[in-house]
Amino acid sequence: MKQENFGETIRRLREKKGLLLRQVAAALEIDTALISKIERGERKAQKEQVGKLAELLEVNTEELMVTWLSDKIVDLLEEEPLAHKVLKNSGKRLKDK
Amino acid sequence: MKQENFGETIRRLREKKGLLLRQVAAALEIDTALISKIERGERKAQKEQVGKLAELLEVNTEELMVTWLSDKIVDLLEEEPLAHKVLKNSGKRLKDK
DNA sequence: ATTGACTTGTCACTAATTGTCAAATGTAGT
DNA sequence: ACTACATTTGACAATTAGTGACAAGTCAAT
Repeated sequence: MKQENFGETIRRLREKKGLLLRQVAAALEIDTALISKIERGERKAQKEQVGKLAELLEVNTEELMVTWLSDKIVDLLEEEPLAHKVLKNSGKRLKDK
Repeated sequence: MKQENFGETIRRLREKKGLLLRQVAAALEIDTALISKIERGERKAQKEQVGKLAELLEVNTEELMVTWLSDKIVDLLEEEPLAHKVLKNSGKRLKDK
């Protein structure tokens, strides 16, 4: 099945909980416009905000962090024909550390 | 075997060809100090410079590009306990595009 | 002690990111 | 259509990260 990106994930979770953007924004102490942009992928959340979101949305912080980090990698590689090789190589290098 | 990072790779190739930093710097039209930092991983090369380096060092551009991109991912994930999960998730997402 | 290769620290400049605000758009309900 | 509220958009300011140059430094060989 198709994997969700970070914005889609937090939007789905927010709606499931019946929260408004304004409420999430208040909890993170940012402007409503910004969380709107984050949900639509126009801006990236900061790492600290991912933790706050996980708590607010009552999901596992690590799961959400995986999606958030994964967004960065997809950004980096989506235009790269070599993406698969890069991931393989990175995996090796991260292992033998 | 242990995987080389970008800096180690270009240093090894440069030394194999008997080139001086100053010569590589001239070819890339940058300061010698900068290429020194790139080899030691203190700075990152730009994408354009990777191409020039591959040509100068007579290696496959794509191979070098893989190492260079991989550096970025290692940077992003090396302090992350979740690295493996992130790579797996990213792989999936890059596939079903 | 001079030379040549490389390294290090600092600074200036630029580019990218993050955030806010105000205005615009969308969506129900009356 | 009018209101009220939620969300989005665009423009801009503020912050932060990246890029590169320069000058001074170390190190090894002679």
